[in-house]
Amino acid sequence: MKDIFKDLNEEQKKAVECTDGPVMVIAGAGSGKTRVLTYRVAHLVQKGVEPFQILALTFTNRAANEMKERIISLVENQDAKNVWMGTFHSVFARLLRVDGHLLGFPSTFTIYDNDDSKSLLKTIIKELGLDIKIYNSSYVLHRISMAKSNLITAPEYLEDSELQTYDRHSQKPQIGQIYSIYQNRLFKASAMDFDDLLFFTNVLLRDFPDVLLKYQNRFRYILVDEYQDTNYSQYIIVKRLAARFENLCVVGDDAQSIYGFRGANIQNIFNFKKDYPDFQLFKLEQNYRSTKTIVSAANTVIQNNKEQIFKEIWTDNEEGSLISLLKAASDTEEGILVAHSIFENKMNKQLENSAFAILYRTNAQSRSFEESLRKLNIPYRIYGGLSFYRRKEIKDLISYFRMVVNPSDREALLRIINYPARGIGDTTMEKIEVAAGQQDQSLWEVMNQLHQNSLGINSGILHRIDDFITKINSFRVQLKNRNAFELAEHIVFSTGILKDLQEDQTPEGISRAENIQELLNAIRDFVDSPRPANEETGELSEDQSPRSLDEFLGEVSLLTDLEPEEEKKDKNKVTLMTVHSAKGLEFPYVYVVGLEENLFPSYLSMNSRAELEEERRLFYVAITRARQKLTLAYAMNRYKWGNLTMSQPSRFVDEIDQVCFDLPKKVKMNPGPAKKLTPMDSPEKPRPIIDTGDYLDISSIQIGTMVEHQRFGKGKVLAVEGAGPNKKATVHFSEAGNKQLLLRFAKLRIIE
DNA sequence: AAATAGCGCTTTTTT
DNA sequence: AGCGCTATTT
Repeated sequence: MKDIFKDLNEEQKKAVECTDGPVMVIAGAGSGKTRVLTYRVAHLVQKGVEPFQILALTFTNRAANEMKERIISLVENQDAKNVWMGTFHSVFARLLRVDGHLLGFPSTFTIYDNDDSKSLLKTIIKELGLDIKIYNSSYVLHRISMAKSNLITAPEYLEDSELQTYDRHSQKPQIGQIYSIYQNRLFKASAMDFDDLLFFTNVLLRDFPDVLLKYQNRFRYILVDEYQDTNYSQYIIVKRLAARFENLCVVGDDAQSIYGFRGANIQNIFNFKKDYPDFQLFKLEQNYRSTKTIVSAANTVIQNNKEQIFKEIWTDNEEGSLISLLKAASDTEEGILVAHSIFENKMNKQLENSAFAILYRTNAQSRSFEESLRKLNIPYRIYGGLSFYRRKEIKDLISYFRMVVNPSDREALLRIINYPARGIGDTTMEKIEVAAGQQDQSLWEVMNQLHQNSLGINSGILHRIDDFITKINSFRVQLKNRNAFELAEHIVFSTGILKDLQEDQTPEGISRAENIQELLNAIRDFVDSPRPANEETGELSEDQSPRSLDEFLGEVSLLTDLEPEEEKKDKNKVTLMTVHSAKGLEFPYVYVVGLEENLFPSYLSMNSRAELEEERRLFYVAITRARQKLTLAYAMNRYKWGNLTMSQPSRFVDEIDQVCFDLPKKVKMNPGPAKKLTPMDSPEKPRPIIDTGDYLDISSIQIGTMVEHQRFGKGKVLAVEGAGPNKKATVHFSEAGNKQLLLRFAKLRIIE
């Protein structure tokens, strides 16, 4: 057996050894927090605790994967992979798939992401006749999310005078009603949003004592990472699960709490003392990551916050180089200064690109750095922005998968009912929506009953709806006899999604087709990988059947990112990301940029001390990412929403002790003239309108007529339907494929 | 039905 | 500036 204690300092060792009873570890930045967590799990396994009796909850999938890998390499025991490790959401989604039927949810329930939630909210808001601009769907979702995170149901929301007063005050008194309808619709669609996963776990554990007991007995040892970022709902889940054995270890750092804006509650750290008076507290105060200069700068900054648990971070590391401050005239120049600095350091010190990170407050800031890095031929990778699974083409394909698994899924249905275009438009779907609302049924159910009640939809469209239903049902049949990859590939081809994307030969279009391919690759990997441990026993699955599409969907709906094959090969790139996404990471050279008042700290966080302190913690997180060298940058002028605005250096820069800084050398650099239009770029000439007057006489069209369209070129009429001004034709164009055209508008020419 | 032109709004983000 | 949604055009 490996002696795991030799890698730990005294305090870390104590935190690892103290396995029984409630434990809180307050771990400063760079103090080996992850190390303690992983070694603690390893120690438990070495002591003989069954891996499936250990539950380790993290905040991100990345953290979970990282920890899992480390533990497996640490414990020379393959059973270690049976430790229940994952995000709150993924672990409890799994639990709800097993026991959610007690609450009326099928095991195949769909998980709605924020886009799905917002689109559902939007229809509800419209149905209520409310102004979509006043009832902004993001805002409404945020309010509902806050309520759910605090375990407030819709009826409770409607009765809570404080919430009602608040909503009336902000001119949105109907949020409670929206919440109520929203919840109803989710249930009808057999769907849960992200907050529901935690909310309904709480309901399950509260109302079904035998279920609670089952999981209390299973999870004898519970560990929670990033405890400062948990919300009330998560706190209660943990409290319930740990109530029987109280072998609970939470690890966190109040100084790194940066998710208050979405409901994280630092109070959970203080509540710990009340809930478990006999708890053991360990403080990790030695920083192993950064130089003395960086640690001392971070300490002086965070001292400006009033609300914090006292601790003193120190380090044995060398003094290190001083902090540089780059003052730029403009955002463009800021990009140039940073890129040149990276180039210089890279050359002088022979460093890898991956040694550098540029951290900013908002995603929109990345552009000037991208441009300058590109000019110097320095490869970089931007994190954040739209993640893989939120891209349109991916969501479209996954919506087909979702329909196969759960046809009640309203949002999935609406996405794909007319994609690729099959001539079922908004008007038709509105009729179906109205009927569904009246009959309290899902859209799918209404569509399946159109033979009895056509809702005034004409026969051509009814036929196409039938085709759609038949298609989805044929996929459903194959769920059990084809593996996930085979079925997914079949769906991609038989729906014509790939064909549709391949018609678009713009760079964006090509990249979309590649993304579909990338998703198929991921599904192939999924099929080739073994099943996880059995939910009930924790033992490895004996089920040797191929992994199916519903299994894939169950795993994928909580993932945000997929690393494309090429990224896996070439990791030697400069990292560009927001400070938020940099939490938990470290880099030898870190550039924290855009340090201006109203940007960092953000103008939206200037109203209260609490918000400003969160910004300061964010800055604290930013500077403590650096191992060796920290560089700060700001611009005197910056383009904000299209116009140039002057700015002042951030107060956070002043909060760092002057002695930590490099001599402020004045760097002069010409950012170069902005790109001007050259005579060659003169605006495109307006296209002459071709009007031969020889357009199609609507009455003369019939199946087989050859026609020409201004944009689509030559084509053959396949079908005609409707009458008078609403007459429509389906035309097959040799270049553009099948199109439905309203003849009143489409300027077709007969080309017999 | 499908394409396009114009209007308005802009944090942070993971699940 | 840049994206998403609505209104308008074809």
